[in-house]
Amino acid sequence: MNLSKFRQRGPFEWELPASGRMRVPGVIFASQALVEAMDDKVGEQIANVASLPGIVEAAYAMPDAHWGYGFPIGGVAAFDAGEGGVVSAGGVGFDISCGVRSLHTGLKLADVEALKPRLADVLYRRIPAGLGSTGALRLSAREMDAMLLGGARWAVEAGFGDEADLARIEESGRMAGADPAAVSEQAKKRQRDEMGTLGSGNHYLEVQVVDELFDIRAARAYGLSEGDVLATIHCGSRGMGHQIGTDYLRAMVIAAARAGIALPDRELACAPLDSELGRRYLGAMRAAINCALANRQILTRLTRQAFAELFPGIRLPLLYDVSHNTCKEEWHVLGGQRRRLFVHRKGATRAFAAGHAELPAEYRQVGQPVLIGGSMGTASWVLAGAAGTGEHAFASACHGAGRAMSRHEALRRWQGRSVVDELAARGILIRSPSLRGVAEEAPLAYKDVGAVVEAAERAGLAVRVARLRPLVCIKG
DNA sequence: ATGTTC
Repeated sequence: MNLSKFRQRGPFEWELPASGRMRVPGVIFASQALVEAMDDKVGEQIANVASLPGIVEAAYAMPDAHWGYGFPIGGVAAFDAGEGGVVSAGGVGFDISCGVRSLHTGLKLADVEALKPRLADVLYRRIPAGLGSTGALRLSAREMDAMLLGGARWAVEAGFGDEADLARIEESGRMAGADPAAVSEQAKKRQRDEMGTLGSGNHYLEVQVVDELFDIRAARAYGLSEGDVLATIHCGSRGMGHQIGTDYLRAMVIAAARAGIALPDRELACAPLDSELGRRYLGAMRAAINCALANRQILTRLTRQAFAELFPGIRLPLLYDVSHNTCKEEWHVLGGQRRRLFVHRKGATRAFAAGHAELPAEYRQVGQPVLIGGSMGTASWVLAGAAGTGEHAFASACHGAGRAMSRHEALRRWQGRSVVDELAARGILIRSPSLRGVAEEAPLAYKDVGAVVEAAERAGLAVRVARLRPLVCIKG
């Protein structure tokens, strides 16, 4: 990134002052090395987002940011409905409510080390993975609507988990305001057979060990000790989210023109929050959030069954479940005023600071668990919402390592087979239906996740709690 | 991310 137009606010904060059509500045939270390595398109995209009607404070990019559809991935932007604010399908992304859920296994490294190959095989057999994969469930129209309204709560009531799971999920497992009638028949049809499936791309199920603790107090609150084994699921709303994104993007291109919104980029298509289309999109997007929460709940059940094959009687309670592709209505204080905002987080994790009323009581003293999925074969991280430093970017943090190159470039550089073999030699077992997918997800196709989370911490977005090392990865 | 181009 050419930084000549940027002003450095602090060692980990870079401001692109408002100019031209920008209504607010753009701000990137990153180290100098990370921001210099970012594509110039990230700067162009935050400038474009900053020009949208009703945006407040700034258009933000997290340290893992990279070029995306309209909005950068790793982007955060909040809008005020009372000031003509908009909602944008491209600001949420196509994989609506893609997110990360971590489960405690109660096992230690020594318990699983010798069983790793069997664990990998059992998980791979039970977890449907890959493009177009289908699950054991076939939802009727009535069940589909109940799922879209109920999210993980619907899944728990259908036998896919325990009541206790719900307290460890954002929104207590059920996003309010979902409108199944705003979801097209096509979107429902695509999802009918896909509940309880991992999908493809960067989605995975990983068995991990807590390698090192960085914040003992928060680790204790989260129930983490060195040597603990976790199971982590990274996936989203499958075909449904993608179809909703496609449907509404098309409608928003027309609606934006009709509302007289000049779009700097067609991919920023949006609708006023205070409009019929804006309300319908929010209803459909919230239904897709519930779809993703239900999907991760069903995958949790499959994961528990797989572990129980090797460890009879085992329980896998939730650590937490975060969604990192959403638009959520939240209250934030701006210039001393409490305001109701619609916060788009696209490849960005909500990161409530300590004391937030929506956090489970046992986490309230240390802040929200922020689950960071690393790239395949590299570390993942648990962070805590910005305790002590105050919230930034509407209480948001990074979501992963962030791609450092395109899938195309990764395919040119690596072969899936050798990536699998090299990771196996390091004790990391990969199981995937797609060697091509594995090549696209090669560890070096991503930024250094350690540098990303360090920048997130030093920018004040979140605090590092624990680093996790992968043992087994079921790759979609 | 994605029935990888209705």
